[in-house]
Amino acid sequence: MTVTIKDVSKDAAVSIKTVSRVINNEANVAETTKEKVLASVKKLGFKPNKSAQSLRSKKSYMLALLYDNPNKSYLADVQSGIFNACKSTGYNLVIQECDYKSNELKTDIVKFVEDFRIDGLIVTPPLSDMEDFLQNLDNHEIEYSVIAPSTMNPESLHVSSNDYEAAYSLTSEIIKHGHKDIGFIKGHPKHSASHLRFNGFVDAIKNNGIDSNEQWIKQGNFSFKSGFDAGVEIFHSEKIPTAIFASNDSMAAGIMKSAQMKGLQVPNDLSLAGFDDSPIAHQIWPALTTVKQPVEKMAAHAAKILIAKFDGLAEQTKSKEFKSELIVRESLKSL
Amino acid sequence: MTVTIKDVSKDAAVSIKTVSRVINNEANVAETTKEKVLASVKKLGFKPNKSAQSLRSKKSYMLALLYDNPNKSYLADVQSGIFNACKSTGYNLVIQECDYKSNELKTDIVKFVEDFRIDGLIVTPPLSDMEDFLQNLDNHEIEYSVIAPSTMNPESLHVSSNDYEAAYSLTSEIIKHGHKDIGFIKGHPKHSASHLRFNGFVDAIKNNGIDSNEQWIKQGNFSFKSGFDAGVEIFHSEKIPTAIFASNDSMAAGIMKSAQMKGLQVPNDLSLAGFDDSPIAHQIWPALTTVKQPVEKMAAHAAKILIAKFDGLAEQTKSKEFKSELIVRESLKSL
DNA sequence: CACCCCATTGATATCGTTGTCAAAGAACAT
DNA sequence: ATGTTCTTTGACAACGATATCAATGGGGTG
Repeated sequence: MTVTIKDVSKDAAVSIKTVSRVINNEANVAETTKEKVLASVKKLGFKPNKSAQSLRSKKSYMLALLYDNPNKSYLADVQSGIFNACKSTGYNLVIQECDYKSNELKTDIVKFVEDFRIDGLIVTPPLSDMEDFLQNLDNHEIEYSVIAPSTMNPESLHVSSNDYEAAYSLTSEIIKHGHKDIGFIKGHPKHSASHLRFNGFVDAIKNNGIDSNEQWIKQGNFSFKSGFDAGVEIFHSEKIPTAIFASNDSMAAGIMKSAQMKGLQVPNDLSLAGFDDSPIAHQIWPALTTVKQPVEKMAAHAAKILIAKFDGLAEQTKSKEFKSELIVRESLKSL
Repeated sequence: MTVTIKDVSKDAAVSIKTVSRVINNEANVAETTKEKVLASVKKLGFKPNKSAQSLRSKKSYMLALLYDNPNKSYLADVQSGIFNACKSTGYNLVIQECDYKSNELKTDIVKFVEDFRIDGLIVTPPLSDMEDFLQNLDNHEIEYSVIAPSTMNPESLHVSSNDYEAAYSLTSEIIKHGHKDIGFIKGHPKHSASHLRFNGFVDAIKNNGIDSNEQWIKQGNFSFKSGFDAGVEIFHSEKIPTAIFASNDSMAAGIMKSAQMKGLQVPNDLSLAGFDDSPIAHQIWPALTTVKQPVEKMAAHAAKILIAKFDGLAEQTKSKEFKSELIVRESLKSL
């Protein structure tokens, strides 16, 4: 029933090897032959059998996404990007949830890759920030592409975003609105993005001649609750800031809750900014001023460069930094 | 390097076919032989090569998840459930985004299944509610398992939740809090869950001798904006309800925004309830009273019964209804 | 013209499983 | 003892691609 390479070879009156050459874009096939074969492929609706290709070529055509991140919206975006990138290439994606704190993580993942014959990994934060983990992959000659790593090893494939600049410009925006008393909630300390965003904030207020108040700088972990707790603490201070910049939207939402419980109105009594533009950012009121990263595009690119490497097209697609977009909404008000 | 069935057959001193029989749990293998083979499998760490199995047996060991649902949290939960169910069975999952409004959907999906040699589909709302779509799958002898279908065809595999009962009991809970003026926001009309929830609501207020006010019953589509718009309309009425039950959390959040913009305090001036227990439900303030469905478990079960059918174990795992859980939070207050 | 080289093509082996079918032996009935 | 049936086992083909390596032929060189 299904069309095989044999049928195509008969129809095009060439050997199966030649058909194979054409569909794999190998060199040294005469232009006329190539056209003849492609015509037959189209005419018969031939699709190479993945299992047979995989068996013979010892590639699984499977990528795996490693993640340990409770943010479902982020995960969904990453997946969506990878799937889109895979669609045209014939690769598939498996999702592997990890525990970055586990001692066996390194060996578990190596075993996973070997058991399932995974061709390559796409590694997301915070795993992307664990250098010994990545080093271990190198040692086992496992291919991978990293999303938002802490150190940009020029050897390894990665995509990054301009967290520092985005945090800098968001902070500048807050300052432009007349704020001088600005709080900051740090993200999860194991995520490099946390430090980049904090550094962007610190540099922006410094360069604008503003003093930072240690009391208004709290450690969070990207969770709603950590934002809420930080808010409670801050609002206990004698003097409270006129604006707070939280390292992500969930924490900003947490702050908003603690503010509202304290009777503070956002943005009249307190301006607020988040990061990520997750769904919550516009589903709360007032909607959050935030930064939108092109997560889907980044993930797609991470997949593309990995696949390009398998296909020996490494030169075409390289590691890349993506630009984020500032989104100003009602939660930020001029003083 | 890798261990093959041949290595095992040598080690166990039997033919490769016998090893194959053992790893596939076929009948008519002597108990002693079986043990011998299993010992060798374990000793050598043999894992059957999926590509070879797939090539020879003409199964792809791939399931596909069909969805057309903007709710990322729902999608993430469904996926997570399916992945967990697949993990132990050797099946893999591909995700396929669909457009339920497309005219070519039916043929596109059949083509997709054939091109990728997908073994079976897991169909989510609203696709699960399109009977002609499912009928078309039947016609093409494509296997599938349906999550929350509108009509429970006893022939086909499905998992469902008790939307009607849950909506009934949530409404009863609102009434118990002393509310008599209750609004309702309907969900997307193409989702059967919308009607089930609405019917549960209607029956609950009827059985409690409460009149419904048509002005407070609005059509939404599960989106934040549709909830917001419905809220704006309702709050334009001469008399406004003391409580509103929205068919999902996003719309409830939309209502909350419109209420707050109107100067109405939740829950003092207005009680609010949602449905789904999505992340937003507890990330806004006040947190939403809602209903939590065991989405992940449902999806896992949908995958399990599908795989069981492939393996001829259809009797073991059957279609099933799951119970939802009422979660009462601050957005609901006694009058 | 003879030679070599390189681009192009094909015959056949091979990947690691499962399917087919037949053989061997045990168990049972006659 | 013989025939019949059933259980258990194995030899070998087959799945549909890619890899190897040799054959072919056109073009350039001396």
